[in-house]
Amino acid sequence: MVELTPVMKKIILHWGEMGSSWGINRTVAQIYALLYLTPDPLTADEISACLSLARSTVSTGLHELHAWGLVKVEHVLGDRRDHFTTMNDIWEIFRVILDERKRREIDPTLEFLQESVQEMCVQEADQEYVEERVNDMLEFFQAVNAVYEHYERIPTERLKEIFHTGNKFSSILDLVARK
Amino acid sequence: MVELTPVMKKIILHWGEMGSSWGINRTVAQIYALLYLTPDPLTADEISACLSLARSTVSTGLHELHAWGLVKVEHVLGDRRDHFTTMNDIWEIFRVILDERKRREIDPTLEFLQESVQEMCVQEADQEYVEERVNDMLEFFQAVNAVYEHYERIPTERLKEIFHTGNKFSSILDLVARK
DNA sequence: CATTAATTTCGGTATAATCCGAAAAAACAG
DNA sequence: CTGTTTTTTCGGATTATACCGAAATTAATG
Repeated sequence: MVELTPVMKKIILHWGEMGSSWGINRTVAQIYALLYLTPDPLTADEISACLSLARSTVSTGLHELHAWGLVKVEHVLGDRRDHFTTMNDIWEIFRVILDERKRREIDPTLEFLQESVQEMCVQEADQEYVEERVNDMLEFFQAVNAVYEHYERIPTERLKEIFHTGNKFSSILDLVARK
Repeated sequence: MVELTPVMKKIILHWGEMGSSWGINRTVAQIYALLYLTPDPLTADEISACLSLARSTVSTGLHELHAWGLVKVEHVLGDRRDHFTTMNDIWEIFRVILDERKRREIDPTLEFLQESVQEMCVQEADQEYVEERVNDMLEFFQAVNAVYEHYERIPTERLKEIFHTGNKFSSILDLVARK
């Protein structure tokens, strides 16, 4: 049985709260936190006991995490239960979360705005002002999208390096920031 | 009375949906979208009629938007009602939203992780593994925080320039990305 | 194939968020 | 001060979401 230290408990709870504001449901986030903090793979039953969650809730949660690519299933010889682990590199984790958020929030809006602009061109019924505002929005989302696509190409290891070797990234941003 | 074109309706609805996934409630986001698309200031009653929302819901929504600094109140001579407008620069808008999200999601977590690390040093009860994971998290959030603070200092106008003048920002990121 | 273990599905309940509308409060005019 | 317009507050209804637990399904063992 897995015993949680007070710090672990606090982190799991905090992570749960944060999760909800990131669009991940509380229990899923808690399951994730537990796996993140535990070196050895856990079975669904262990998770269930540890977090006082219904067995079925854990099952659904693990399923969701799996779909996100955030957990791996492992097997132990002589044990037919599934054992779950997670990537323990937090940079990778947030890359996955960012990806998902982009897919759900940026991409559809970008598509939608493009359609809207098209539609306005055809119909002519809309005021000039609206057209301007919508074009602004489209431009903005395209910019965000472009930044994301560039960030996406930087390997995680490289990102870490950039931050650790002094403030290379910071100084580059400074350079850009200054006129 | 304000008449909504089909495109405007669609945008307001879409914006409402997006809003919820950004942690802004649907109606508040809709009110915002309406103001964004409308050149002239609107009264709460007009908004209420336009979006088929209860007058009180509009009042609360406007209050919230005001707290975020996203709407301005204007007055018309001989009319004692409040008239509401919004900044119409979408870059500024998202700066405000990002600020808020950071304040609610990054800052508390950063603080929490710092406390956790402290606590673990004192108690010694936690496993080495947990300590490592928490340190990783802290490091990551510090990095995110640093990036944000640098971005924050770049004036909006400068940001726009960077994107519009070719792909200056992109090429800088490319530079960083390459070994 | 039958039995047991493990997992998933699903309907219902609890909880929380959203929104409404009546009533109170505030602001203004005469 | 009284009556009218505008805004806000607040309790409750509605809706959506999260979670549980029983039952069904799937997988493995002998």
